[in-house]
Amino acid sequence: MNTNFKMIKTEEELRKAVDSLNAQSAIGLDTETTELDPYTGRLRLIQLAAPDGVSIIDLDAFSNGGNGELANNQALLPLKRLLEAPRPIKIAHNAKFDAKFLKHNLGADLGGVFDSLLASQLISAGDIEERHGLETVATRYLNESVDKSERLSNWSFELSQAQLEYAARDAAILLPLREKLIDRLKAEALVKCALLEFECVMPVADIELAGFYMHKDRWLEQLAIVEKRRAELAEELQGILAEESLQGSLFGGTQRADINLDSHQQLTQALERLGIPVPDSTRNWKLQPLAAQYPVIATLLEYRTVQKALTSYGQNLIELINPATGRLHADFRQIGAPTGRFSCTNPNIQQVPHATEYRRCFSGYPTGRKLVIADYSQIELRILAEFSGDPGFMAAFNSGADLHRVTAAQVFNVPLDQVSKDQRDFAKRLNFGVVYGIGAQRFSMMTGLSAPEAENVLRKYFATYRGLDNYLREAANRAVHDRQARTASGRLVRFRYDENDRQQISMTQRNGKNTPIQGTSADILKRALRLLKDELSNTSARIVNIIHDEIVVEADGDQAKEISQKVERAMCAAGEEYLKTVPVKVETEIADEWIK
DNA sequence: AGGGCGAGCCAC
DNA sequence: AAACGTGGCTCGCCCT
Repeated sequence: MNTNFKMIKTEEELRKAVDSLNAQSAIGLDTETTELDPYTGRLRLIQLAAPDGVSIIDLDAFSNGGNGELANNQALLPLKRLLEAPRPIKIAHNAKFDAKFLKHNLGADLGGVFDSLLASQLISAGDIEERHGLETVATRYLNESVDKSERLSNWSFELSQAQLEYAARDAAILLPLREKLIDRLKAEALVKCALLEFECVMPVADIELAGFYMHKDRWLEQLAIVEKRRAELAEELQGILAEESLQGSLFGGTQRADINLDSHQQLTQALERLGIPVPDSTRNWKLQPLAAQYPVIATLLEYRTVQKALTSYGQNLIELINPATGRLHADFRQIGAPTGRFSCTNPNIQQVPHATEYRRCFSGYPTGRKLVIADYSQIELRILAEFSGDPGFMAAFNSGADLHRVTAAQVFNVPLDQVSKDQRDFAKRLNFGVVYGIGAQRFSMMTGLSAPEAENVLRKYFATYRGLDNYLREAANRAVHDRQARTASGRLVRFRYDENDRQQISMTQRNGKNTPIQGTSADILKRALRLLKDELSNTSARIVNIIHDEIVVEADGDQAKEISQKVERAMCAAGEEYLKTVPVKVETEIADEWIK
């Protein structure tokens, strides 16, 4: 590894450096910034590593102060072209971070990405114990230690020699690291999946830069209503549940010792004092059956709903609105789950309650901007149909019939047009349940059927869909035997279990059924993001949220119709790359607010 | 004080 | 015979 570096501070130096870098097949890329947020922080250094040394570009030398000037500085054009080109490949650890700053500051869309973080995650194959910081990954694959002590130092002013050496080393190490990671990706047959992930980096950076507009005042109004209701419910509950203190007050009455309504311990004790038979847990679905008999339980359940709304989706979200943009810029983890699904934090805008009171706070902005809301119709069940080749499932999808209705007709042995709402509802739960490897016990609890009835329905279900039964059995067995599973893109998930532990074995069986389905759904979404990037370039559209099988795009009102067609086209095309025998269906809507 | 963990509940 | 998968967030509780 060559950590020799030269500082680039003039147009001439930059041109020469870029000329030389352009001759490389791959270069290490790292940036140093004054903050973690591109809207409030400044891009200070760009380090580009080649075998003959590291070029450190000091952007303060190319700017007269303001951020906006960088993007217009003609001297940076060769650099911008280098970054955007598919070659040389840019190797970065968590490339999304650098990509956001490069886009915001230079207007450059990072092209030809190799992300050592994502590669490392893929190789770990879903082992959530393994860490993937550059330090850890470099040690794991190169036996080199990287000192990150300068990372959080101040990059705003004159830089020390130690800072520059750190900066150079971080970029230089990426070259040998990539070699090792490529070997491992090839050995594990993960190259195709890696390309899928790498091509997704820039779309995800774009989503985070775009942010999702949340109507602050509307949100606060909603919170005020909920807070008032919470106070009423809490008072009512304390009146019933609080203990009368033994100590009388000064004026003779008794004092009320309120309980903590959010403490399961105290709650259980209080309910027992009232003679209510408390189940083994105070979970909502366990308490639900008691609500009719005991009004206090009904009140408690409403309190919980309201309390949850207030704590999880309350003031905190307002505080996450970016002062520079007025929008929520959530943090998406591209490989958030072992299956390849995204996860999302600060805030998690994948879990905003479905109720319109909340969803209506999310809209296009400014006025005139619309939301295009597009989601895959029953994508996981279509994947299951494709994998299993079950004729019944395939026929339902190919005919365009209502799958749940068809299932109900077959399982309950009634003509299609005589399926009751209850029967269709059962069938729906059944269809979704099998994707997770549901058992009779859980199904009976979910539906209220007796255990024998539930078993009977499941037996009938799998007798109807023999192909499904066979496929799922085999998937479960394979997972236990191979201790791994793969998705359609080849993504690998390893399972660890103790052969003597029945629970762990059945867990592995369920994972074996679910992982290929959930993971392939994630593959398809990621492919769609890549295709969408091309479709949406040179339009007013920006992706503002992704929720596993849904993409939310914001666009100018006069382009919304055209954009929605592009979104649908890209999503279908992505699905069809993986599903060859089952049709892919995408439902799109154009709306002012995030309401379908 | 602050971290870890489980319970509970939101999304898909 | 068969305990439905993946996350994040907040709380209480327990620990150091």
